[in-house]
Amino acid sequence: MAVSIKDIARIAGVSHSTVSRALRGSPLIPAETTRRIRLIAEEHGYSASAIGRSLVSGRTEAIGVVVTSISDPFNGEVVAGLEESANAAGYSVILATSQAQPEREMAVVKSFQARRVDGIVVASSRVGSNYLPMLQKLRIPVVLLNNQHPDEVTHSVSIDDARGAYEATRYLVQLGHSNIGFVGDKFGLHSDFERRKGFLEAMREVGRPVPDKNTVWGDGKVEGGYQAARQLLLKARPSAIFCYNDLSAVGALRAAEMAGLAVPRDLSIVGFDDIEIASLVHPPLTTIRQPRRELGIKSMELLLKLLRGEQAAKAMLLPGELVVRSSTAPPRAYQSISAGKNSATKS
Amino acid sequence: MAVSIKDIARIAGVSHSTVSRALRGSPLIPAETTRRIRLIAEEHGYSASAIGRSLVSGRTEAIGVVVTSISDPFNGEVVAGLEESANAAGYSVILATSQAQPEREMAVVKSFQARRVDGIVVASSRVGSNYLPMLQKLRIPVVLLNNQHPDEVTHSVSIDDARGAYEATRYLVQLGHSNIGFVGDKFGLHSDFERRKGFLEAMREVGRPVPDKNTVWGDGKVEGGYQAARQLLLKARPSAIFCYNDLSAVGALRAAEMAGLAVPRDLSIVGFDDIEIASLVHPPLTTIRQPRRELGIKSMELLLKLLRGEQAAKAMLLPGELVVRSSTAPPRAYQSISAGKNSATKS
DNA sequence: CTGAAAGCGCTTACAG
DNA sequence: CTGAAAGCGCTTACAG
Repeated sequence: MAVSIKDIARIAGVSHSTVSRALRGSPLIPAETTRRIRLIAEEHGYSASAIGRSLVSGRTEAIGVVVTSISDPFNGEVVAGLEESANAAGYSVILATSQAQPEREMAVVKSFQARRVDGIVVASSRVGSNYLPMLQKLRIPVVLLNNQHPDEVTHSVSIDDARGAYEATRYLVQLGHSNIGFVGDKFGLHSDFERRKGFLEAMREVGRPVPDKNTVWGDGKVEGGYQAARQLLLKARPSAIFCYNDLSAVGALRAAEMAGLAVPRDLSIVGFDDIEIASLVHPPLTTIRQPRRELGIKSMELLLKLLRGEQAAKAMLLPGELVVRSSTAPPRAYQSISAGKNSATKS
Repeated sequence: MAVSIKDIARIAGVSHSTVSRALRGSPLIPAETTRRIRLIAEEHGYSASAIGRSLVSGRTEAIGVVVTSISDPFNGEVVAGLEESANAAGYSVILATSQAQPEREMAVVKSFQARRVDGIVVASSRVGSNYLPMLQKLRIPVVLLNNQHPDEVTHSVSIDDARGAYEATRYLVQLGHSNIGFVGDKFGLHSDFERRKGFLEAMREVGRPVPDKNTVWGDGKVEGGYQAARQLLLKARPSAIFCYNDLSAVGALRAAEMAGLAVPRDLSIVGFDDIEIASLVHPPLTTIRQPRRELGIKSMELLLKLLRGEQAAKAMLLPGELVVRSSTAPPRAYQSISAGKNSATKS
């Protein structure tokens, strides 16, 4: 075992109480004694055990963080924000993965509980407030980040999905589009619902209720987006598609290519998230940027507030930002409409 | 504070020793008593404190993991592999960030030490074995992943940089290239050195020693790669460029575009890593794939072996894999050489 | 100023 | 089978 406070006490010829005080800088101990003890501790590579300290303080200075997957670059940025502000406040981050499985999420939270973390952040929770009663018994504050099972009980920080989708749709409408398709995410739960809501609302506002055949669901990944967009192109022939996320949008891009449609000339495509690849695909995607790092930072700050016993907002919604790139343009529809008129004239 | 073993003991009307035994499934306790105690514990939401247990066991079942940055997608995959195998073995991962700063890396390792983690993995270490003496005193096993300060003391798992670079270069040579440029990474330390070594070796083997003007350094990112490649194109006019990593290669791609060179017709470009964007840029990059997740898995497996007190290889080198996409082709050099001859004839 | 004592939540050898 | 005791590494109120 590592060198303990007792070892230092023996070497310094004092009691371990005195060592503890000296190391913590207690004003009770004269400067000279403190100096001497610290020197000895240093020499012997002493490092105070957080375990021992935790046992008496009742705090671990550790925060448990659950994400669905770490290899997902979206989460990488979120975790970076979480780690950054936890670290700045002197907390360590214990990171675990839920694989988007509610049971694993529960298991992970239980292990955090056993480790007596001071607080927990769950990103993209699939469980939501179901385990709250359990945690409330232990008084472990929890913050849900982009929660997929919203409620009014837990503290949460989320992207404003509905507003982002609304703005993306408004932008398409302003470009002149009216027949717009929606590629959702069948696993997207709450965020799928909210983004669709924002989309539908924007369309309703301009008197363009969306027919059923204009909404279709992928899986939030490229392949599912491709399949969904393909269907959409066959059935609804939209001049623009608003996609649940960038990965779906990349799939839609491929579907357009396969169908011989040029983006944005023949078809406009908008994504959501602004992950790295959004700006790297061809053409670069117009999308709604999620402030990923900020989501992490704000969540951790909220949690730290709770740990300090301060009052904090129950739910915090961060706005996304429309990033216009090259996958969107006015529709050719005008031309085909006028072409239509011409032919109407002719007939 | 949370409900403790004593609380359960009081409620069950037994000593806390008996509760501990029942909970741990000691054969000393009769089945009925065990059942009853467990039921009570369950009812009261009891969760054994890992802190208390650690204090007596001397183990925390926690592994400290240091990466330079979590938002870097390369590390995301590595951490995913680390977390996956740690978790499978019942260990938690404490994650921290070095920001590629040696001092921060040291600080992080010290905090891990204070937390008494059972082992440590440091990815892309900037410190290397310098803190080993300190850790050896504490007997905390350390595994360095893609270490940037190699030595023979520590256990390590790394990509075989030299071999990957060698193979990438051989591939270009086989395509017919002979004037090949190298875009290095001035911060790349060991891996820059090794990749350049593999590159030079492959060139030497085919009797094409590389003139100084053919090697130039970026910063491992897009911007630096762009600047470096621009210089290279001006001074050495190579028909192919082997880049330190994919980000540099993306920069080189831009430099080619700015110079009016078509890739791969006028210029072949090869990257290293195979991060996501490698396949998404235009044209998709030929590159050497690093088995990122596997680097994480192997590192953690090595560490777990050490924790079990088993013998393990000091240094493990994982091979990369050449992934041929569309940024490479035979050189036009043949043609320009003949063009050169023509003009020579003219003059 | 300093030490002995108690206690945080556990585990386990020891005694019965 | 079961409990009292000791101890893991700390902190801190208490007594001197």
